[in-house]
Amino acid sequence: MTDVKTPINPLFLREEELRQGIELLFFAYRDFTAEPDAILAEYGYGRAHHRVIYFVGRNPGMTVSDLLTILRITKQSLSRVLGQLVEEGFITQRPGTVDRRQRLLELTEKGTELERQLTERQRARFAAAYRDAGAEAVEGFRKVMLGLIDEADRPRFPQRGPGWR
Amino acid sequence: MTDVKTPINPLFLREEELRQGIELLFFAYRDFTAEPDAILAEYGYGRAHHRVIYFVGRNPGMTVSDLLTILRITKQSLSRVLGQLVEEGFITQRPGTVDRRQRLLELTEKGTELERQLTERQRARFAAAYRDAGAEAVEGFRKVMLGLIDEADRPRFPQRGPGWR
DNA sequence: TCTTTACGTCAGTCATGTTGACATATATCG
DNA sequence: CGATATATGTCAACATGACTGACGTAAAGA
Repeated sequence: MTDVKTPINPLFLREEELRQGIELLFFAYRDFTAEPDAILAEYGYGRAHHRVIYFVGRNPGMTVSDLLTILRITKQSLSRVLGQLVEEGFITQRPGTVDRRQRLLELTEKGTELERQLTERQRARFAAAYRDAGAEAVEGFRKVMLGLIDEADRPRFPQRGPGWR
Repeated sequence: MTDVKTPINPLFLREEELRQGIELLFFAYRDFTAEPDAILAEYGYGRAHHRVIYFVGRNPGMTVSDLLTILRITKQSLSRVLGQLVEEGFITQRPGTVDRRQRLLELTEKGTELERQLTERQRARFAAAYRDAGAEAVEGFRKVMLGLIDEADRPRFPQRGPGWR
């Protein structure tokens, strides 16, 4: 059977390929978030808290505005989540030196520890997927994912120059 | 500067690569869902409705159990969403022929139309990303994404044999 | 017949998003 | 300096979509 040349409708193939992409994204995101969600639940937190902790950990000293731009939620939504994290000692705020209206955000030691615990599982998932797929596949993954992201946010992922790999 | 051999810490590179993966997934999912969300809001629906409509459209005649397994939510959560879609004429239920306890789900014509409208934007996004990235990158994307998905669900994405491409 | 399965429903709770209005401190511009 | 804009926060009300727990019905299967 494997040798039989089946008549192929290229439009059907394309449709199938696109739908598989949609589903890959759905399933990957579903499974990618499940493990941290379980940990967060122990703290009485949710996915929103993880996002805040993640991005503050990644960009120490970032402003509230920066965070709002990344998360694309309202300041009221962020406020509740961020307020809890500050109150419970995971994040600190300090006024900006150049613009004192700003509150620069940073993880505390406790926050760093939680961030590590949460993101560890996700890093492990990526590490396994990257390892199994190989370097070339990772480059392709990166290209396609960048193409899915709104153009405005692509510069967040700088080109890897000759120093890379 | 480009020729300068900078001392590279491979552990740092790996960490950076993994974090970029995490962020690519976050941003891609954020942008991938934004457009359909806006359309859904016009109907008073949310993302949960889209997921139901999508998977029923993709697997006509699927059971409620099938859907629960895919979505990984409780039957109570699904019930509300599915109930609305049935009531408002987007989905039909008919008893299974072999097992009459089952309710086999299908899109109505109206449901098919909404599905098309919603998924169209997402297909377009993938089509553009695939086109810009090239066939080889798409294959890499597929490999990495499959590696991110729980093993149990990987068989949902059958290998493309010699008939493909 | 008894048990399990597929599906549904009622009731309550929580996390996370929204809009709208208003407040305060600081920066910036004319 | 005074007016205006910006960064941030807060209160209130509401919607969505998840959850748990309990209970119910019809059909399948041992």
